[in-house]
Amino acid sequence: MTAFHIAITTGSGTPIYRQIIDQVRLVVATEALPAGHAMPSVRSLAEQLLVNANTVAKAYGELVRDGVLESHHGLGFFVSEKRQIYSKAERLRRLRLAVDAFIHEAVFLDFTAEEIQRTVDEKLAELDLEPKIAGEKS
Amino acid sequence: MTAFHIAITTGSGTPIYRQIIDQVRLVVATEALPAGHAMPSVRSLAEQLLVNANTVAKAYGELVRDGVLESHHGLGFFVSEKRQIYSKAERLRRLRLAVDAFIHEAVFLDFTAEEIQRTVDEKLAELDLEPKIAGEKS
Amino acid sequence: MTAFHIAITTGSGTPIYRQIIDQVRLVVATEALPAGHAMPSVRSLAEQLLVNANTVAKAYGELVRDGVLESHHGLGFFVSEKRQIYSKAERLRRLRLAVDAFIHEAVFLDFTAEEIQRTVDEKLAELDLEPKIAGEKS
Amino acid sequence: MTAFHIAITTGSGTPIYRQIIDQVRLVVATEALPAGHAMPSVRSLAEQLLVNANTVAKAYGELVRDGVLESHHGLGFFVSEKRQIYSKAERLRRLRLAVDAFIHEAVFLDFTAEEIQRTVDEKLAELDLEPKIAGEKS
DNA sequence: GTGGTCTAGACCACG
DNA sequence: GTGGTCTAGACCACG
Repeated sequence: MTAFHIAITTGSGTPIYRQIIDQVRLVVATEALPAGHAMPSVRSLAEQLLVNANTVAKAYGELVRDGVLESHHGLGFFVSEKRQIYSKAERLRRLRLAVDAFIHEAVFLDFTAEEIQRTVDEKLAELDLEPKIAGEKS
Repeated sequence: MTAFHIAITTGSGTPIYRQIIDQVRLVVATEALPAGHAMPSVRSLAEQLLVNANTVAKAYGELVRDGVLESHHGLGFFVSEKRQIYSKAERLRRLRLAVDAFIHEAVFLDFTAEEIQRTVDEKLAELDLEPKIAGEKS
Repeated sequence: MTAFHIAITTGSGTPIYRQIIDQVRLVVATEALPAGHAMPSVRSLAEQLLVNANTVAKAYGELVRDGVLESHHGLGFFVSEKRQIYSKAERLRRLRLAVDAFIHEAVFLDFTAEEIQRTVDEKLAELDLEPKIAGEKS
Repeated sequence: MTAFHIAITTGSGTPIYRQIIDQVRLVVATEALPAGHAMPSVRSLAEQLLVNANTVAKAYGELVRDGVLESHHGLGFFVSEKRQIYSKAERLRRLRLAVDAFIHEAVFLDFTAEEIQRTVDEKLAELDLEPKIAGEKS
């Protein structure tokens, strides 16, 4: 309940509320928090992260709009039933925005196409998104 | 003059000058353009791409500010001798942050590992250009 | 360009930012503002409505997330290409939330089922959502 | 005792006490329950609905605060003689605001007039209850 | 000039 | 206690 390990980096260019959103999504997904699980209150998370409560509220609010959390007035925020709220076209649009931003940054950092592909493959393997089919070599 | 193969897509949402920057960076990163190599002149590249010369100048200018190119008055633009603003470690750190953000968004959008890889490959193919520069006049 | 007639009522229970959202949606739809049409800047609309700029920014931000507007940094907000970003299931979920809230209020006001239905029918006729098929009587 | 037909749906997201309130209001609004008419006792309604007596007490309490019911110590709850907090004009004004908000949201979600009407009808049918109260013991 | 983020703090509603 | 809204004002990035 108390262990909500979110680390905020200031001055990284990534807004604090985005970092909160990303890490809450990740915690909910990887820790497999069940639907209905209580989130830390806005004020308590703000205290823990040493940021303003408005910033946490903004992050939670976007997580609600994305269908990750739901808010119950007077009670707090809770993990919501997993559901995909966007249309296929919208999901593709967002995937393209994300890949554009990523490739942009990678190219800016002077990585080659091969290096970029390898990094993506490694990250995917690390997340074990597609479990290996038994019988495939290593 | 025609040998610098940059593919411009209009109406894709990405500004033309950004497309030029990305593709110059990519070709420089892949060593197809070694340090000290001359770039096509602003006017010739603009003619080739059928865009305004100011657009190319803006792209070159930003590449100069980023340390990728150097401008030599009366001679033109050249691949910078001493570019490499970030240390290897810093580049890797930022690449990992970028790939994390991208993969998390893609997974959040319910795309599979195969779909993610395909999208990356397509984006890279779209940016890619012929790796050799032939007969560039100083 | 200057004529953006949005009326804010304070103390009505409806938050200001929601009133802005609803009225911008309405103006965009009924005035048929074309994609790419410029919106009043955050600061100018805030001045006009005598509200804080943050409140307008919040409203515009949600309109962006709903696909109604898009923001171009340094330039302002613009009407975006009309598109439906939500999945069928999500659209239904939102319709049910909306009908629940509406019926709730109507029942609270002691209107009967017949009165409620009549009001809905009148409003739909007023908007002329489904244009009459030629040959139907009046 | 069993004659007060209220349909409770669990797991619909709407709290039970709210469902009770809405349905009592509806039956009062449709004149099926005239002013001065006795309500089922808290305990009997709780038994009938298979819910906790506190839940019914909470619903009745709110209806008293809203001027719909009156509590007479030792006798029970009765439909209020002089309810009608809002003037006719005020009720209509608020109904119009509510229907506007609802229709705008539904249209924004790309539903047709038929779909909107059907949803309203379904919701009303879901709330509806048998219009007569038979043999209620004081 | 434009939007974007964040803070500090007030005040409200729900319970 | 909980979340929700709003203000005033600072500071940043894009152009």
